[in-house]
Amino acid sequence: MAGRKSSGVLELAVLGLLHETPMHGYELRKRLNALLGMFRAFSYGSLYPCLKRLVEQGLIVEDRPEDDDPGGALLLQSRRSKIVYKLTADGKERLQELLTEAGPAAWEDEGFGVRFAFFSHTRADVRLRILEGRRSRLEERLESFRAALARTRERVDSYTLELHNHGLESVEREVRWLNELIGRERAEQAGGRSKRPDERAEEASADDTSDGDR
Amino acid sequence: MAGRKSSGVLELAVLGLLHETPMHGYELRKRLNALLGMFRAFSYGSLYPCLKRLVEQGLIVEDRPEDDDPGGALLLQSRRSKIVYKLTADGKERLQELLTEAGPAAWEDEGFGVRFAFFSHTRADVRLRILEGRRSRLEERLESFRAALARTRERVDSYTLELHNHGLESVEREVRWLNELIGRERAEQAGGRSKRPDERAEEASADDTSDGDR
DNA sequence: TGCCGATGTATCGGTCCGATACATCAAGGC
DNA sequence: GCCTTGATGTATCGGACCGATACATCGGCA
Repeated sequence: MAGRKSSGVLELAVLGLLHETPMHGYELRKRLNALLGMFRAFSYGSLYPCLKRLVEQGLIVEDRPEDDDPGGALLLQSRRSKIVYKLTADGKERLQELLTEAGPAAWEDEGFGVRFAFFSHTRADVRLRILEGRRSRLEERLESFRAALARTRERVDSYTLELHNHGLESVEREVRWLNELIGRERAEQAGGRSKRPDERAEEASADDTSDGDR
Repeated sequence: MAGRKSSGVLELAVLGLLHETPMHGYELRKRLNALLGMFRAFSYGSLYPCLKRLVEQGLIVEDRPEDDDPGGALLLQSRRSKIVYKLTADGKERLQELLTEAGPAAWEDEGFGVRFAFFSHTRADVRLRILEGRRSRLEERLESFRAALARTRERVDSYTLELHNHGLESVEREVRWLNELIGRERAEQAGGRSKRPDERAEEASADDTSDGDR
C-alpha cells in the first residue's frame, strides 16, 4: 500500500546523490535538479519530508553540528544550522537494490529518468534490460495511441491533431534515441567480452535503426 | 492560497470537454485521455474529486436519472446509475475566462498542453500570446540550462551528459515546433486581416466576452 | 549602518494518483 | 438457465508531491 509509487523516484535520487558525498538539503536540491535536468524538478516541499522518511527508515543519518545545549537552559529556538545528511550502510544496500531492480518501475517515465541518470553505477546487464524495457513500453504506448488516432482521424480539429502528432513524434524520437543507446551498450558488452570468440557469433547487427537524425 | 496550481489543468479540461456535450464520468475520462494524448493522463482519483468541486462551485450540474425514493423506506444502497454532468451558464463563463487568460499559467508545461488542445475555442490573439509566452519560457529555460551545463561540463559522467543532451534537444525541438505554429498563426491573422472585411467582423464580434473587469 | 540577495530549514493546504472496491450489464460457454 | 468474463461505471483512501510562505543566517556594498 503506497500512494503513487511509494516514493521511488525521489528516494532513489537522494540516495544516489548522497552516495557520492554527504550534503545538506539546500545543496542536495540544487544537485538534484541539475542532475535531472530538463525532465524533472523537485521542491523543498518534497525533499524535506522525503529526507525525514529516509532518516526514519535508517537509510541516512543527519549530522547536526554540536548544539546539545549542555547547560540545559537557553532554549533559544533560533539555533538553526546546516544539517548534513549521510548515507548509512543500510542506505547503500537499499540504493544497490533500487539500482539493480529492472522491473516496470524502472521504465515508467519518472523512474526511468532517474535510473538513467545513475546508470554509471548500474550493472551493465541491468542497464541493457532497463533500456529494452523502456523501449518496448514506449512502442506499446505508440501502438495503442496510433490505433486511437486512426479511429478518430476525421473527428478532431487541427490543433488537437497537431498536438497528437507532436506527441507521437516526440515518443518516436525517444525510441530512436533508445535504439542508439542499446546498440552502444551491446557493442560495449560484446567488446568487453571478446575473450570468448565462440560466444558472440551473432549480435553484430546492433546498428539497426541508426539513421542520422538530429 | 491553493495547492499546486489551484486545479487549473483538470478543471479546464473537464469544462472544455463538457462544453461540447454532456457526459458521465467514465466517458469523460476516456475522452480526456484521448484528447491529451501522449502528454498527460488523469485517473478517477483525480476526476471524481474534481467533478465534486465543480458541482460545489456551481460550474456544472449532475443529472441523475430519477431515484428520489419517494416512499422513504427502501434504503437499498445499490441504486447506482449513470450520472451525466452538464455545464451551467457559470461554467461556460468560467471556461471562457480560463481560455482567454494568457498569463504564466498558460505556458507552463501542463497548462499549455491543455490550453493548446482547446485552441480552436480560443481567440486568435490569445492563441498567439500563449504560443509566444510558451516559446520564451522555453528559451529562458534553455539558456539557464545551457549555462549550467557549461559550468559543469567536465564533471559529469557520460550517461548524465547523454540525458542532458537528449533533454536539451527535446526542448529545442519544441521551440522549433512553436516557431512553425507561430508563423502559421501570424500568416493566418495577417491574411484574414488584409482580406475580406466581413470575415474580420465575424472574428471581432465572435461572442463578446470582451474581458472587461471580472 | 542598513538593505539585499543567496543560502538554508521547515510546514501547510492542496492536487493528483495508484490501488482498490463494488455494482451493472451484455456476450458467450456449458 | 447459470456462470464466468470483461467492459462499463461510480467512488474513496492513503500517500507522494508541490507552490507558497515563513523565518533565520551571512556576505557584500553603498
